[in-house]
Amino acid sequence: MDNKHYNPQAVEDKWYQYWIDNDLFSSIPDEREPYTIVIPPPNVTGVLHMGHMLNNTIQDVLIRKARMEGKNACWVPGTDHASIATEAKVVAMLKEKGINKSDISREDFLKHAWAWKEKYGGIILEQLKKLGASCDWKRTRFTMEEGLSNAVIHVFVDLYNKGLVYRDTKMVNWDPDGKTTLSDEEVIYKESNSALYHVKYRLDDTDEYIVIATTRPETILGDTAVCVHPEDERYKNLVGKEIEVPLVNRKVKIIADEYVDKEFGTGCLKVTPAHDINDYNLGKKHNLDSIEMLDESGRVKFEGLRYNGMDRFDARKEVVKDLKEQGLLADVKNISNSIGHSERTGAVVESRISTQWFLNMQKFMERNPQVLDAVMNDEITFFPEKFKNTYRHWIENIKDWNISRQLWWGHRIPAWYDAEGNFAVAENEQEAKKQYFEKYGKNADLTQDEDVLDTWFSSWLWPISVFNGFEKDSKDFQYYYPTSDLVTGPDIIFFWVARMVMAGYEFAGQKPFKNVYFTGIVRDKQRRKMSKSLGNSPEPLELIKQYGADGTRMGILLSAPAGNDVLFDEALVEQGRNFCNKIWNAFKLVDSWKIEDNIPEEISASDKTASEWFESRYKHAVNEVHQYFEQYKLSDALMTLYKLTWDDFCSQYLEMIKPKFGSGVGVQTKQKTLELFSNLLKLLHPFMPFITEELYQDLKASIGHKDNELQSLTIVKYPQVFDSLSDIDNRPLMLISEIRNIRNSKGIPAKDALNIVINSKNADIYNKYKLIIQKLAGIGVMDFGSDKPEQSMVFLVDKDEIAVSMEGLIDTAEEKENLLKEISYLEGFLKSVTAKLNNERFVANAKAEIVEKERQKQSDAESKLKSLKEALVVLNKN
RNA sequence: GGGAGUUUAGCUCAGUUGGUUCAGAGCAUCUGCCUUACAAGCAGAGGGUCAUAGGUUCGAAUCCUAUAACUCCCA
Repeated sequence: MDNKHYNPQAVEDKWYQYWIDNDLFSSIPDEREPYTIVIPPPNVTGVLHMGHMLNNTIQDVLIRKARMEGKNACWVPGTDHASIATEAKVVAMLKEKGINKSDISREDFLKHAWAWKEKYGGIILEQLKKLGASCDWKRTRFTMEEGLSNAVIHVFVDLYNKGLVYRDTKMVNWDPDGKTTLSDEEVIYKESNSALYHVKYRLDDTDEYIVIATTRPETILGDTAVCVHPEDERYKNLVGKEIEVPLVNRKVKIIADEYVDKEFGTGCLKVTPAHDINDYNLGKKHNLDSIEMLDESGRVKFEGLRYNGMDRFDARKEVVKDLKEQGLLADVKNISNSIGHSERTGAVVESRISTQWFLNMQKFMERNPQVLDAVMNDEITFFPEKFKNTYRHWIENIKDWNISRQLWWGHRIPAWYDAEGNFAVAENEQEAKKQYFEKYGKNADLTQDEDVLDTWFSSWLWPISVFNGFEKDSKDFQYYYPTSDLVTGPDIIFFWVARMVMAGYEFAGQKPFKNVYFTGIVRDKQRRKMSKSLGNSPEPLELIKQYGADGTRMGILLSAPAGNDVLFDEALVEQGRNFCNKIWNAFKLVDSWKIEDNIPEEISASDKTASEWFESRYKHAVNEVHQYFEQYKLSDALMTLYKLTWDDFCSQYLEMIKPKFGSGVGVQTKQKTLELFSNLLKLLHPFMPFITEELYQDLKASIGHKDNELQSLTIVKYPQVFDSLSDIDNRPLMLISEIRNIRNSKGIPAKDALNIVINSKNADIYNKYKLIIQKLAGIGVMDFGSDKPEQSMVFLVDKDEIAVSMEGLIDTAEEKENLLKEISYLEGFLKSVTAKLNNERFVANAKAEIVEKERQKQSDAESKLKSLKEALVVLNKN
């Protein structure tokens, strides 16, 4: 068995189970300050991808730190029912079994859907546990469970009664694959290369043609006008005349409208009011007919033509072919235009006229101006701040939200209709009947709306509904709401973040969260988005298996500076694994040290110096970490701890106190070292929960302070900010580093002792570190004084001269050259500083302390020059 | 087309209110080491006209203007 390397697999599951068994993640309201995060609920259809890894690692770091700081930390997990995605999955599953959705009833379909959800819906949450996510699993919620569903229905009825929800027929976005409407936010525009077809339309009763330009020739079948700009000299005289639409031989009018861009295409636009939003508006304005020629699947619907039943893209090819044959295709040009795609199915979105439910956003904002204000004045703080702009822009240009979807999986719209289309809106059928009677003065057979609500219409309530905020006197809601931090991707700032803020103010009277941390989007090294189709996304669970959860967490955090996209690189995960290994080995070393009774006083004192040195570094690091946390710069906080642990603790401190082979350490030294070690584990625990718990459990018994009573590192007090920091004199370490440098450049092995003479006004500091200097730099005799030994090399530490005796090893000519180089650099430096100080305008304008600094630089440079010149003299004597 | 942002070492990024002991970190690279915790390691080193061109200032990576390239959001 390999005992040189840390093996994460041996410890991770054990500790996760331990945390769960001891109920360390669950939260109930008490007198402590709450710290709350609600998870962005992943789709029930989802499996863990790198985006989830990033997002949930960040949440876990935040919640674990808060928990250790003694707050009542509550991280609510759950999943989202994801109407379109789930319904598509279930339809596909049924198809495999030979069942068509259209052949079964709604009830049967939902039975299948629920069965599917029960079987697969929890996978992603189980995967989060592998990552170490410290959610309160007892609070796991699902957007379609009873309580949350009631909230959605209640909210719909409430908004309807307030006049904010309404039903109307207008042009909406249509997903022909999902066969449902979409909100504007669900349409993703992509730039693509298209063809612009120039088609000849014959002027009525003549042999003349005018040429229109279109990217969608198949919609010619639905043309009800041709439109030109009123100022366009080319067509001015034709306005009002009739023209013949090709293929269908329909006679339509030529109209004029300033909407037309004279420069684009031929300056002549065909108008299809049923299938394009701009044409729709033109149609309304000019009272045009509207001919629907595509069905809900995007197939041509036109009796009597051979295109009937053809898919829109096939029909386009055929139409073009026919136009060509009839000599009506004047030209084809390549252009680039942006085409809307369904966010869920990827299908090219159609514009379609239909009757849907909408939320009047303008009215909503008028009622709740805080939705914008709170973000703009940082009552809700965005990290990074730049998303405030994006947010404002959206709010200020907001359009009504289409909230109905032609699906079965979701919250069914609580509206009941009679045969004529009269309807009543209520939380249940009975109530609806009552309302219907009040409204229309009669009873009738009512049937419920077939459609469901947009999934986001339930997600926007998430921070309220997971705490039963729509129920009376919910203790949880009163205690946990508003939540503390929300961690999510900027891609759902409108879908979700903005709408949660809206719901927060409308239904809870206050904001849903205090801080929003937008993570970057996870990309590969070439900046491509990670996606299944590209195959460029690593399998998260594989990474965990290979590098350990701690290593994986560290890797993904290191690659995620706040607000930037995450360029994921497996090398960083490797770095994380290596770091775990370093920590594990450091523990192995310390643990192996035997206690020895008769430690010489000199060594004890030196060990104390070492721990003082490290503690100074430690305190600085702790304060830095807290600062980084405040700015949500988690990768910087982690890097600070990485360096503190690796460089300061392992490379310096442990080497300082490491006993000679075969010897032990004093009891104080060991105790102190374990204490320092445990502090590192505390600091690191939010980032790397597993290895830190493992080692903490091992060493807590030896520490002998009050943390001892605590069962788990997850609830040990996190190191807090130090009020006062003192800087430690770093000259001894600089000296060590210089000596090592000399050894390296001269090829002097560590075991060959070197003797040095130090010329300093502060001999004390070097004496204090004498043993450490001797050990780490391999120094034999360390003397003080201004006499330099023969054949010595001289360097400066700050202003102190250090002479290293180098008998037989020195290359005088080379040393001379080095000294001269340094002297000439310093002289140049001194010259520029002096010039600055001689500049009257500088002395007059600059702040006093800046001028003083320059004076200091001047005198330092002078004194250094003096030393170096003396060293040169000594060298010349050799 | 409108808006926002970015441009600093080979890569990914820090650089707070302008002050040359601030041009920095991690990784990568190079050199020398299997030194009894760790080669998943140790000790060192090299590497940048801070996108370009102007301007403000005693002083600019930092402020202003223009240009270029890239990214994102919106239509």
